[in-house]
Amino acid sequence: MPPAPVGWQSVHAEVLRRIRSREWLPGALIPNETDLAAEFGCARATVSRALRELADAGLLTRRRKAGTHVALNPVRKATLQIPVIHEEIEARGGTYGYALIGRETAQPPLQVRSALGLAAADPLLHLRALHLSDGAPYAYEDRWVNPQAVPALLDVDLERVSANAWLVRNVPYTRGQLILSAATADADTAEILRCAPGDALFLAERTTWTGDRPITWVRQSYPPGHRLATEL
Amino acid sequence: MPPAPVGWQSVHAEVLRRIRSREWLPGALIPNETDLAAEFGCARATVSRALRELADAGLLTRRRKAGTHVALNPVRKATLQIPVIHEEIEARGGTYGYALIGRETAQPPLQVRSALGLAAADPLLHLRALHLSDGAPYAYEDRWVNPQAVPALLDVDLERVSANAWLVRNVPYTRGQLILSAATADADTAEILRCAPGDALFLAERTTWTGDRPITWVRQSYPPGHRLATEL
DNA sequence: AACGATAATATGCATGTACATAACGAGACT
DNA sequence: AGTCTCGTTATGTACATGCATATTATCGTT
Repeated sequence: MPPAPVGWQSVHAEVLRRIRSREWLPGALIPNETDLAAEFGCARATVSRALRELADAGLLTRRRKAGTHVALNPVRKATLQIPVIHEEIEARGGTYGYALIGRETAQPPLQVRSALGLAAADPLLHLRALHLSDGAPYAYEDRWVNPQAVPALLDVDLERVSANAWLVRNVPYTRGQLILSAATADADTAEILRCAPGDALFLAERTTWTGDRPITWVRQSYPPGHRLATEL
Repeated sequence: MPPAPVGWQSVHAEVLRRIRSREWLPGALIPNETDLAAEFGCARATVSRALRELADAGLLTRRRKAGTHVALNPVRKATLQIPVIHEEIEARGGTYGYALIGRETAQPPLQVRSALGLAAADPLLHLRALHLSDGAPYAYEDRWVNPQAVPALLDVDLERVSANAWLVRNVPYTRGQLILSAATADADTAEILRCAPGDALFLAERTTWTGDRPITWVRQSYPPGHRLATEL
């Protein structure tokens, strides 16, 4: 019987085990790729692949010539899934609904202007909408769109298609920022979300650009009880 | 002059450009690795590396034999940095402070028991602490530790070292969960964080295991104004 | 002692070849 | 028609080799 095949995944697993078991302490220099390849009986490229994955995950730090070290602070990186709300709701087994609350062209507040990096007070398209799950409010969306970057959006029937869904499908972005925070519900928002004024809302604010052209700023407010979960 | 070298990064960039420019539409099948390698004048492995990165980022979906498709919904993945609070504060230029508020052994509430997957009502070590930035409350930490998994923690002087820092350095975990949410401050928490009762707090709840042994459950509450930001 | 050129070294990347594996699809058989 | 098998095909992985590049260590000169 030939020896069990050594894949990069098995090297990955073994190195991970040594880190977790503290066989290799945080900060320690681990053997170089050539030596590990010899130890595991595989090619250097295989070891390299495994170590690269671990470095990407933040458990190792690698520098040319300096070698590979176990990360001092197991940099905890969590990858959040940021789904389109439509899919988020259906993934939970709910029926998605959508209602446009307001649509106007107006001057954005300072917060939006600065987030988008717009100096002049150009008017933007202001959209307010409600996402529903099984008829119940799921998230309130307050959005400002730069019509110069997305002129086609002006012709879309936003009563039927959410700006969210349309933008995701039709406007690629090259850069984006996400800010998560919490805030209390004001009277308007509380009424829309059918919660009490003063309730704690979970906020997700996204800003997106293509190149250096700002596309949209959006704040989604989730009623009390909403949770954003991820594995570490 | 020799032709410009074709690295996986340049292939990555060009494929990304074709996706963003909608030259390759969402859902479309893109040429196979061999053809792309011929087009770009590089080895198949180089194309493969580039496409793998894009698939990891969620922009492509790849299946053996079926080929590589542009993702229908550009799955937006955000990688959050979950720093140790100590470093988070110092990264902002603040001076870190820490105060232990309470330490006891007690039966955990149902929420903690179920999060940790503990059936029996074994007593856990209950720690409450405050993280400070320049003397001001930064985050309130409510933690339950399974002493069976971490007996050594009982001998640590938790007045001086935060359980957070000690655990990160001394107890590796194999699995963890992070839940972000919002809640209003109750009277106790408000007093500790020096905010008003009813203010919206940003909550981060973490649960960690080694193997199937639960280690700790912790909820960190951040006062109003706290933001968790990430690039997309 | 301070500084600068140079050699040594570990990772990073590209290539060609080979084989493994998953999945689609055509054709055979019931 | 249904379904089962098997060949085809595209991705996934492994390996040996070679060169590139960043960084450190060393040795020399001033």
